[in-house]
Amino acid sequence: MKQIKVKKGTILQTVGEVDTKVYHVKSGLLRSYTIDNKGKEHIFLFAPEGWTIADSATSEEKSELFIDALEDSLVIKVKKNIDKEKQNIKPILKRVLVLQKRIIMLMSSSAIERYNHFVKTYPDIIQRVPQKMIASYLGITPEALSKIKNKKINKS
Amino acid sequence: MKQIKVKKGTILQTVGEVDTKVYHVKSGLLRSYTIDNKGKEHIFLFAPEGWTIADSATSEEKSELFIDALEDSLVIKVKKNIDKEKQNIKPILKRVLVLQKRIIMLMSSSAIERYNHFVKTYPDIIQRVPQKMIASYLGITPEALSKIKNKKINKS
DNA sequence: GTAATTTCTTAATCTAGGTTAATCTTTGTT
DNA sequence: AACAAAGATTAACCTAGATTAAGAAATTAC
Repeated sequence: MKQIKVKKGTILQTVGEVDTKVYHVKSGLLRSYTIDNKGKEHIFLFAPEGWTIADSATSEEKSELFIDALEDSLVIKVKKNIDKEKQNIKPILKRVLVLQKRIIMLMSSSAIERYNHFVKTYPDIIQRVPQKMIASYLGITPEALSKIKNKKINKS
Repeated sequence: MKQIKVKKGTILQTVGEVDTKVYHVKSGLLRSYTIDNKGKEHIFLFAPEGWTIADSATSEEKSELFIDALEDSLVIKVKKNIDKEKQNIKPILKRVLVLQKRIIMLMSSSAIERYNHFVKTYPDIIQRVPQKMIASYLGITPEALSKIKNKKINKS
């Protein structure tokens, strides 16, 4: 468990790795993402200050996600601790809840609704990452996001 | 922690409940689902024998999911145990991994791809629930699923 | 400070999947 | 067996968002 400095653009984890770590962000911004078989990138999670980011694979399984730094960051690298040891379950359950909400969102809401929800939930992240990454997180193309934002402006 | 018998159709949990339980399925089949603001039902998870099903809300939060029985079932009702107590983390981590895969699927794959993946991953469930529930799990309409299945047959 | 690269926007066209509605099939009930 | 109710299929039409492409704006690099 050690604190490390990472420069913007540094890749901390790639797909296929085993014995992946958990990263707790002290400052800066990390993200996790996949690249599908069509070569398209899909952002799974943004992790700003105070957040924890990791692939959910157990220590023996291969990771499915890349993790990299979107800003110069200070992160604590934690070894995965699968054993019954007194691990804190609360943050894990919180993560499950976030994923649960995300799935429900993806299944039941339109792109506009998902965008509005994102803006409300993570207002700071909007300022810090390019639009195309927001689009990637929402599961739409940058072009579609551009269209949506325009409609919003004209409506109000 | 007690074993209970539930008849097909029994609702074990509704949206908005607090202090929800965890259900471990000994036999039969449960599911969790939401109803969105347009009145549409979205299946979140199927839980056949050996699976565990629950809302991810902590004991103080309101649940976001309904849980009911799709078949006569035998389930063990477990109290949620948020405290540091020696709770087994492995099944929770496994659930996180399933959710992670589901999100990646929803973002990067077409309905046909998601259907094929579902068939491969849960072949037994296909036989046990109506098509419209598979569609609901996949995030598409029953009509679209019907179309997809037809294309598959004609191709082979 | 200018070139080079990346990002954002706009517009035209295309397509997967949604909607509606009618018909057919299966399952359940008395 | 006969009816009712629930589920599945088909077809015509519609729409949200994808794709392609080209230009404008913003960042980054030298």
